[in-house]
Amino acid sequence: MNITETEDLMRELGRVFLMAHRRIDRAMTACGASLARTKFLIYIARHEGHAHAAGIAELFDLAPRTVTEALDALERDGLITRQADPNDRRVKRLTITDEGYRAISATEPLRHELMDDICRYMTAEDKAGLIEGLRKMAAAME
Amino acid sequence: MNITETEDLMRELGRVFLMAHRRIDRAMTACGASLARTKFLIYIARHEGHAHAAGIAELFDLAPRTVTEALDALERDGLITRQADPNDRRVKRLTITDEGYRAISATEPLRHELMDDICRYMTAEDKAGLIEGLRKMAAAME
DNA sequence: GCCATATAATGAGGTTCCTCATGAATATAA
DNA sequence: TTATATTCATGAGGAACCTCATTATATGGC
Repeated sequence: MNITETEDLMRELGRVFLMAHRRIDRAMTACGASLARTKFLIYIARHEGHAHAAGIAELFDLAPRTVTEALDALERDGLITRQADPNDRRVKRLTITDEGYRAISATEPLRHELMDDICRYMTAEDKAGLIEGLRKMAAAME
Repeated sequence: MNITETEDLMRELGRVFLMAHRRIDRAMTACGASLARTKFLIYIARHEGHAHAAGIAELFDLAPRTVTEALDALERDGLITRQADPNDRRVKRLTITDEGYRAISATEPLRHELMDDICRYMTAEDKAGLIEGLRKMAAAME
């Protein structure tokens, strides 16, 4: 029935996402920076000099409070620094440290390797089909 | 290129899962019991009389500690009770209370409604294809 | 029967997310 | 120009996950 299929799909979606996320996150954490931290670092590196918390919250669809907290941890561990923005005294500018760059370069290749491994049984058409299906689900939620 | 497609797929998978999960979880929480709590309750209801923490950890692939903590919260809120098992004094038997049943019946229909809504643009073939693709990913991780 | 090993639950402590409330600074409108 | 609204970051507190260590109990090999 339709109901069962929907339920199977949702269950499978959760199961696969969680498996993949845990696998990648564990390996990366053991190697310098978790998935969550790495995505922040990459953003800050790309926006060199004018990255700020609100932009991260917006892009990754996170609550502002979540971002503040994650940045606290990154700053504590010496991967980023925060400075006051002279143009707008509400915002704090984020910059990545050498240690932060090291964390990115240590974990980036690993991340791709693991993603490729997870997708190793899939053809290009499989992937394209999957992406299309996922986009239909996303469309229903926007 | 292949690399980009893999990366797109993984990104889309995470985005869609998180969107769906948050949407369903928020609605259910507002209505009596979160997604995480409901799945525990359903398990306990189905295994009436001989549900225990290790079984939950096994089925949902969670760390035992996570289960203990979730059960603490369910017990605190009066949705379940824990009793010593006379046959094996290591285990605690779980039973669901009337309040627990109420939480399930309040949130179950809502959950299905939301899942159907999220899948509303997808045909049965779309869903089957998606499930198949997800299973290929799961297979690569087992 | 006794001991090594396995299993059940939990203590301690950490991460990544959330909501709701607050303080400070800026932008807008009357 | 003063009042109002918006935006930025964060305090307070909580949920759902994790690892590693610990205690109590069972169990299988000798």
